[in-house]
Amino acid sequence: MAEQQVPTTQLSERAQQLLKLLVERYIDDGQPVGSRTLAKGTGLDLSPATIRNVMADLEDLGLLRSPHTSAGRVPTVRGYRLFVDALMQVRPLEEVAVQTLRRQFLQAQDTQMLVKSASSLLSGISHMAGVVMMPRRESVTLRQVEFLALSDRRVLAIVVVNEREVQNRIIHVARDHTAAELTEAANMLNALFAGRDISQVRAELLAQLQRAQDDMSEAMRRAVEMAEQAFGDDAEPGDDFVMAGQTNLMGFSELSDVGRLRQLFESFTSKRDLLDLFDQCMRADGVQIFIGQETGYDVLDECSVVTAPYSVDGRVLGVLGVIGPTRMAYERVVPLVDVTARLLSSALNSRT
Amino acid sequence: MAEQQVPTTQLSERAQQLLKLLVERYIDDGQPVGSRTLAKGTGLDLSPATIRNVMADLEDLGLLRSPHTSAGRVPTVRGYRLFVDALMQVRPLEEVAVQTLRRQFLQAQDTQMLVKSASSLLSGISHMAGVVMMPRRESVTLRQVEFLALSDRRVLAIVVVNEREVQNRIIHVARDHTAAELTEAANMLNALFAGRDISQVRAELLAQLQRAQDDMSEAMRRAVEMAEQAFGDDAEPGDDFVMAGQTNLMGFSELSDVGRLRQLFESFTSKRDLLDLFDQCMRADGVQIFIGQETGYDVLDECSVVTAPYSVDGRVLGVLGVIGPTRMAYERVVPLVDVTARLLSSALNSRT
DNA sequence: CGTTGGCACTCCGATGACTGGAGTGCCAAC
DNA sequence: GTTGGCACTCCAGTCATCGGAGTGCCAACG
Repeated sequence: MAEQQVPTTQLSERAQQLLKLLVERYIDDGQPVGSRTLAKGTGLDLSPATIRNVMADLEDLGLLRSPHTSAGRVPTVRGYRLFVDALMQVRPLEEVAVQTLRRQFLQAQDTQMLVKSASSLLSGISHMAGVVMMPRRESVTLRQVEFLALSDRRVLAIVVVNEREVQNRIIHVARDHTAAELTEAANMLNALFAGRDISQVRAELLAQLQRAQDDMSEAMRRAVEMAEQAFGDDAEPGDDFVMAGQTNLMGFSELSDVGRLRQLFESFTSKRDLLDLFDQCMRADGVQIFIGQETGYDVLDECSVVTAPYSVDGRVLGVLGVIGPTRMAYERVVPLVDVTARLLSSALNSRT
Repeated sequence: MAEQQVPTTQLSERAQQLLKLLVERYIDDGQPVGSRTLAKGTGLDLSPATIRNVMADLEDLGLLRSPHTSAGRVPTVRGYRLFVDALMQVRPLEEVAVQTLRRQFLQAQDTQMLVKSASSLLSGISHMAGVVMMPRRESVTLRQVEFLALSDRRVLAIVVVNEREVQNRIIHVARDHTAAELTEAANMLNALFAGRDISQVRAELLAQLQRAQDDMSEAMRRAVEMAEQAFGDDAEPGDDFVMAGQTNLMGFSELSDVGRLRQLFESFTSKRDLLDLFDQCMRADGVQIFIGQETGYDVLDECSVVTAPYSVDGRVLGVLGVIGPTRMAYERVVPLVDVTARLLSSALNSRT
């Protein structure tokens, strides 16, 4: 892992160009590339023999390898790495794709839909799998709370936060309350807490509860108790990212082994590995590429992940990306992920 | 399809018993069953030659077939059909599984969780894929509506229906309203419509809108207009069933072809075919089995689907089931699906 | 010194022959 | 009706063969 990097300066101009050509070629048709093939595809007028010498050098540097003695060469992880870092020239996303993205994002009604659109667009345009993390809401501002009596000592709590998000949960109370009592409790809480951050609210509630309960009114105590439940931890684990186009991955020959495929899909359903990986990307800004084992997760062997964070007001709220075989068209995926992240950011921005 | 059925009466006692043994054997280890193997496994003391004669008869009747000349025999769809209809003896679900089901259903907080539990339990216990349709809500009773002002001429409408379900949507209004105006509108609507069926409400709203608008107050007109949007069609297509354990299907050798697997998974994401199939099962009561092509959907070739409807107060609300390879242990899956449907029914019942 | 043609070598993958095993179908005998 | 026997079929695995593709190395050339 910690082997020395291969700076471009170590490589002759020609070696770089040949590596670039080889990677592009291999990405195109998935066959190991031989010296003859490469000799033809390049503008440089070189004989296969010369090319072979260069390729041998590149192999010594760990940028290429041959599957076996008499096959062509394929890029190693380091080869891909050098390619995406220094050689690849991204080509801008087709205008039509940009338009599609814009259009779909405009149509989305709420965050949920926006995220779904984003992931299915990522997968649709790239023909691979698209993933979008649900936006983290670091500041959750309480707007309003309402209580509604259900039967059996249960109360429906409706909590409105952040302009337009509604959470509702059922809480249990010691005895049935009248509608008036519930309204009163809600009014008290709204007066006290509306407009404030939910984590503050929680802290304050805890403090209230620990204080001697005698010096507050019956109604107040009731309200606090209900609020305690209503504002409880709202982490929704297992619903942390949205994925689309997994089935696209079944089309790739490098994933034709059903066992491997199964592991991959299981890691998608468990969501854990991917979330870990994506969390790491929150810090980096701009597109990030993980090639093969660079991801650090065995199940993602032979796969690459291209990610970009999206943000509102400069604060990163989440990460989106594309998952596909290592042999993917990076120069097209990178701008796709980049643009999608930007558009998603601005779509989230525009809605206050 | 419309060939004559094979009533059990056409078959000798012995032929039936042999068919049963063969199917069981084949389900067990997936290898075509030969006459010798079958001769040993049965209590009947018969020579392989005799068995061969019977098997030839069964093949003539279209209940068995040989993959090739010198392999054993495997059941055809009709063979399976006869097996599940007349020969199979279901063995009751293990008590431990029943307990697990009970426990999980008790823990579930809301319908959504209940359905998720059900599908993942189905898949977990059967080691195949579990599917549960979201319960149809035929009577949607309006309980309460609230409006909350957002910026930019948008209003958040919170609609509480059926005791504990909350829908919220954003509606657009001609001009910004004060909180008081919104509360007034909500109060009016609640007074008029609370406790009534949502489809009635919709119809009435339409009538109100078409009536000459002069004879109602400004406030009333506003309320009606907002309600019209708030109570709009609430079909949530694409979210109609919950599935778990798809990856289990990748373990079966009959689905080892990636292409087929892909089609299958794509039909899961599109949800259409399965929904069609499940809709058909709403009418039948009790467990229903579709074997191979009986499903009528090509993608489900080599697969069987075992379903059962679940209901509340005698009204069928949905269907659940298990999807797996044709070669599945029907005598264990059938009771599993049966019991799960019953337990889900009663779980839904118990929560008013 | 870099570049090139030539040549021996390696390895894969497809093809075909062969073989053992499993199972059938049929027939004659009980 | 049941059974043993026997010829036959077919699959699946093994092995040898062979052409193609590509390499590595070397000697020659500018």
